Amino acid sequence: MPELPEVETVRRGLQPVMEGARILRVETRRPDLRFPFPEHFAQRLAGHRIVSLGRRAKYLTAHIEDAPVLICHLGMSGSFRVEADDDAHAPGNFHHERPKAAAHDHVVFHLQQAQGGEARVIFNDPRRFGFMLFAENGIDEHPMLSGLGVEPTGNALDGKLLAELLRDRKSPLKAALLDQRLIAGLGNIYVSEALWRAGLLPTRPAGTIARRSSKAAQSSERLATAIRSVIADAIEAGGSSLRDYVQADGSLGYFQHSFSVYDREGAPCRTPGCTGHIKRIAQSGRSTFYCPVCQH
DNA sequence: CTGGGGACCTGCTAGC
DNA sequence: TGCTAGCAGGTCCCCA
Repeated sequence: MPELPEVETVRRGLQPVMEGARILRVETRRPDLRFPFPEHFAQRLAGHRIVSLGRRAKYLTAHIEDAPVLICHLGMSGSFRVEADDDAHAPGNFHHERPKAAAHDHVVFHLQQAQGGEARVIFNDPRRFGFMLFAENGIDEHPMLSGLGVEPTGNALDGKLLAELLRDRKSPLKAALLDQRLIAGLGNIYVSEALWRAGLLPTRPAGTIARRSSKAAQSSERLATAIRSVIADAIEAGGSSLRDYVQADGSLGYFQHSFSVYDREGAPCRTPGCTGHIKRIAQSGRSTFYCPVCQH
């Protein structure tokens, strides 16, 4: 589920509830997610104020007064849900009941909000590929984050940098773009989407768009632009869906996209004038979608 | 160093 | 209807 844009959408959804709030109590409903929770996980958070929420690649970070940075990863199926005490007064809730715990609710943060009032932020993760860890010495020192590559947001990732990153690589473009040490935050969906926008075949050896020819320079420029625009558009789409979702049921992290190639096997290519149909292949055991006609 | 494959988990769907 | 195989948006680890 969550690639960079989804994680960013979750961050923006949690921000108004969590920033400035005091953590009253943390419940862990099992000893582990993908990894065991850190020693004294709940005790080290309880009583402290959340200063800010950040994001690095697909990792959420919570910066907390007098506590280590909390790192959260959503894995494949993780999501957050917000329950505010106002929910007890919502239409239809005549008995002021708290919403029931759902299956796979693994962590509950009980918060005293800056504006007054209490809220709960609940982490749900059926597959338990997600995790929560402390970065004792800051996020850049943490082994899971220290090796991450450039963010595809902002202007740092241009054609020149992308060409440097891909130069001499023999792996397919698909694999290179999934490598978090090069570009941090792309996942299986947005790699297919970006390569389609750039008109580049996922199977093409990555190094071939990084040679010192003007044609290669054009390709790396197009790909850098495609990556940045795909990510920016998805964050934008997440932002607009956020308004609806928070009101609806407090759940964050899932929203409807319209993908151009992902999960569109057999459907007509949407490149103007292109007569191709989307193909699906497996690369390193994972699905890749592309148009065999307009991607080269 | 690079690249590939398996492992970790549960839930949903297509197909018989 | 019920069962099963296959697939799912991530990452680590081991191996060549």
